[in-house]
Amino acid sequence: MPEKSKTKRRSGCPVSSSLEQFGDRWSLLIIRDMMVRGYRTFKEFQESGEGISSNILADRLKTLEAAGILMTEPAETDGRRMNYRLTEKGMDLAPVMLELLIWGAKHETSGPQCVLIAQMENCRQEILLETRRRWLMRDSTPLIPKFDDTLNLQAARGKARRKQ
Amino acid sequence: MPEKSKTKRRSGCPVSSSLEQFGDRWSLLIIRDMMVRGYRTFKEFQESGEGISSNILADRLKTLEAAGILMTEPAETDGRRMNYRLTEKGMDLAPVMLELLIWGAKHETSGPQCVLIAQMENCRQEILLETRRRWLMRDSTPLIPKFDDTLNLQAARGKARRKQ
DNA sequence: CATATTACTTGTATTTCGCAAGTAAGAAAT
DNA sequence: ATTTCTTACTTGCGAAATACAAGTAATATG
Repeated sequence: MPEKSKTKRRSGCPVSSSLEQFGDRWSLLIIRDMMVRGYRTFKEFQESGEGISSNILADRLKTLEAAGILMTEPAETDGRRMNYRLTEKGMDLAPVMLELLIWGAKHETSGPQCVLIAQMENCRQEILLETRRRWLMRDSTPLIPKFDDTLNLQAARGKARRKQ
Repeated sequence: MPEKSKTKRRSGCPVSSSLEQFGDRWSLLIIRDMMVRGYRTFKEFQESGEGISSNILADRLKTLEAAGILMTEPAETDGRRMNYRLTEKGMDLAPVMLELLIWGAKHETSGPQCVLIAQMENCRQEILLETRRRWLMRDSTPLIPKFDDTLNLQAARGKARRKQ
């Protein structure tokens, strides 16, 4: 099992300490799954299409929990199931995630979604508000589904407006 | 030397493809050094206080160049020296970097700078404009110096206003 | 010309990762 | 009630990436 050695690298810079908490190849993908796809269980993360192995997934979930970015709660409907949920601190990563999404969509032409996502640049606030609303209400409808599916931003906007 | 195997993980998601390009422990720190500290040479990156080893640094610089995020130009003043410079694509990471900085400053109380950086939240556009200005003019004055030094945002704002 | 500096490369030990398989606890099916 | 399935992991091992130390080639400096 990978220990939490991590070869201390505290430079004191906020960017550096941010990256110490989620700056590996998997953490941000897990956070994306929770934030924009509404995933909550181990199995969903495993099947998210990125191909993370179960030992690494388990380790990252533990690390992110220790960092206070997510928390666990056993599902009341099913005793085996654990629900993972972002904390406030984790949700504060929404702007980072959105900018990553926008950058990726702008510089990769990997699919029709990218055009749509690029348009997100013009409604950042709206999207962030909607993301937060879903988190608060434990609404796990994906904002952006797995892939190739359609964005449901139209629905999102409707809901957000109604809420305000 | 580490080959560019990277175990292909193309999920098609823009976040995922973004992370494939700079989602390791070092790349974003190098980009930070270029973007906000004005570093341009191998040696400066090496001495940035994070403790990156030279083989990894060389590899990351090569990878980031291959990804079109930065470019190299031999310094005309000194034949040994290589200057690394962000491309447009690399500069487009400025919003990501800024959000990372804001998040880190908000959730780590690692120094007096954090208070100041947290205030950046209120002038995102201004900072992004100033960062871009410096890039365009090849002005390598650090926006945020190494650490413990003072922010020079006041100066930055002055210049930005004058420029407009 | 001797020494220093810069940008690397090379070699090796250590760490982390990916993959396959296994396990424990709870749920569902017969 | 007992077998089977599902979920969330853990274990072991080979492969890959990383850190650390040292070395090198091309300039530059004294």
